[in-house]
Amino acid sequence: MMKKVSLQDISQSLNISKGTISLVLNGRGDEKRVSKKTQEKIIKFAQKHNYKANQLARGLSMGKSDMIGLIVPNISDSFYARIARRIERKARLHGYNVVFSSAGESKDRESELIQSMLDRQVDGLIIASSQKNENDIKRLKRNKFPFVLIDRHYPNIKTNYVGVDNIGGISAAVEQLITLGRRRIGFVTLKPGLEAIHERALGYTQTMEKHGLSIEEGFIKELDYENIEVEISNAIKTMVSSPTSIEGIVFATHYLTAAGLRELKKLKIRVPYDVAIISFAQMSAFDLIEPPITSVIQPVDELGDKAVDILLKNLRKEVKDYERFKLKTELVIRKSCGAQ
Amino acid sequence: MMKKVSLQDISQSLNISKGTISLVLNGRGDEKRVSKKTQEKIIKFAQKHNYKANQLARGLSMGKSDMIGLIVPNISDSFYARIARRIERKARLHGYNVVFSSAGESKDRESELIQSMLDRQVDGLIIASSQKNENDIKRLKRNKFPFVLIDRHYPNIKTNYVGVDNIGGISAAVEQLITLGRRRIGFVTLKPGLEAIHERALGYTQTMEKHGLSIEEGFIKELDYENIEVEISNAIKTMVSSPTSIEGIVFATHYLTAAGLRELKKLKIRVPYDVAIISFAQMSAFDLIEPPITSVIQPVDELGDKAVDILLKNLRKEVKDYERFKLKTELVIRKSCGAQ
DNA sequence: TTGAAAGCGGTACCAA
DNA sequence: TTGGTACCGCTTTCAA
Repeated sequence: MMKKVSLQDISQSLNISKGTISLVLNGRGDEKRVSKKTQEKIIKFAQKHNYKANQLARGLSMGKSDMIGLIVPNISDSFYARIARRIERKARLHGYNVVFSSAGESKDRESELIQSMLDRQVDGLIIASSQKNENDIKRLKRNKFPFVLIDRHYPNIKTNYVGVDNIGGISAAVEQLITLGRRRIGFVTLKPGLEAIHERALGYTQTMEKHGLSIEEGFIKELDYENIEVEISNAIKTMVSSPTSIEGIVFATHYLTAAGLRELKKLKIRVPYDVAIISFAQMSAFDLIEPPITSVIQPVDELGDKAVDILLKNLRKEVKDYERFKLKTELVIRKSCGAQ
Repeated sequence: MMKKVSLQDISQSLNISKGTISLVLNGRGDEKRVSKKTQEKIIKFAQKHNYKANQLARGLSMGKSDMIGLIVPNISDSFYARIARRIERKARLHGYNVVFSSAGESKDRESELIQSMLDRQVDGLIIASSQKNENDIKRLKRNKFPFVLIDRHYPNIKTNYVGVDNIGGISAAVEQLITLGRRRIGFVTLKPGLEAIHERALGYTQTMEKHGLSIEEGFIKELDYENIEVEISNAIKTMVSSPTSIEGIVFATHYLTAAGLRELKKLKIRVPYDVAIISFAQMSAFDLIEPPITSVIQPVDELGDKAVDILLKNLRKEVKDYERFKLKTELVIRKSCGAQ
């Protein structure tokens, strides 16, 4: 790479001190009463030689990097990818670049990544945590490091957080099935561990109870995230056959829905005639599936925006406390739930 | 944020010079013949106080940041998201963090982002370019800055590049339709501009010609990327009705497929009975759609890996010239093409 | 075997 | 209005 011009270089060529040049190039020339003509000279020279400040040096000197770190379980999951897109866009508008990493569901990986980003001197973090990493989150908080949790959070640690209304979302799904006459409604979800999953389970049980519907043995299936493809088969099979004989299923995540539907098709179960289904969270082709999938849509853009908003406020030290948001979801009704 | 310990701090507390401490903490203590006991003292102290080097300072001093920049049109597109995932993973294994940005299809945005990353002193770049930004690419090349183009490339500029075999991929798709007896085969694609799109068009025309099939008026539809949802309607309508009366359609991208299929369903065209379809590139739920979509799969993981491999080689200056790869695609046959 | 100092490329403060 | 200098935190070279 061609050697870049530095302040030093300009200083020598022009016989002007680095300090003045720095001021002018940062637009503080007038404010600091640098004469018009030196300003001009500097700016002309800088443009001609295409001077660009070294952000590493700048960061070191100013004690900030203008970078924010984004850690998610998996950037290739459309949910996080869409959030990432939004976060990056908004961050850039405010002069920040974002460095990202996927941590899987591993506490250790997540911990390493956080440390790696701190070493890089990111000014703030946005994290969709594995929720097994209480230590780091507490440490960040204790050190007053600016960060906001998204999607996944630690209910017992008071931190900034932006997520969605899981209970409300699932409730709407269950209600919809009930409205359409289903009473034996099942819930396919993940093994406990994530707060969001816990809340979705609550949404299911509360709504069933509210309508006086009993949750029988076999109505709830908790699968292992690492082993969904295998476990789904048995889960669906037992649900649809007697004595469970489910009439409707709510899936707790989009990928559970996809896996479940694959199995239902394999078993030649007719959706929604035999079993109606609704998905919490969506995939881009859900409207093209036969039948089109009713799903609870999460406000992804809003989530990303809000996270950045909060982080920026923290970076500007405009806050004393923490903020928590549970964004409203929306139920998009399509044929899979038995509507129409 | 709690004040972090610096080399300075350790130096004062221990009465050992920063230099030696730096050596030891970088594992070069033995090599540089630092006595066992000072090494121990340093390491113990560092661990106890949780010393972590400031990577900004380190980068400034060493003239490298251990960061690589990734620029794609849209990180929320599953294709790029999956590549990003892979790139980040592999980069991290080699000690690099990655900062990413979405440039849309805008030359100016892309140009800004490249500059922003260069200012940040990234050690290398991986770019899926808008292909309207010849200037920057040439400049990077002229300056011997390490970078590799992915997916999109400039055929007239000799640079590192990893893409897929577009011609072969589309050919396989067209051949498949021909094998299944379709002769009036159409091609729905984007307006020219991207090399990959050009190649896919070539794949289509060449294969049709090879089999002596004429490409009649209306067989090829070129849509505007910004306006697909609107234009697709007319495109599909005219294709399926006389005189065009298409029997099969190859879509040049996954989102064109999704849009096209939506329209076909709306028109109640039966796929594959009335019209068989094949998609170049895939979406995660393509197997769940009715009918399941035959598609040309791109080797996303391999693409990401290869890009990082090449970049790393360049970062280590192990290369004089440039490398180009066209990775093989795979045709996954499902019902939408009329098979079975 | 260890220390001292220069340098990386900026910013900011104090004098002049 | 401008210059000089210290400093950010690390690496590296040269002496001791």
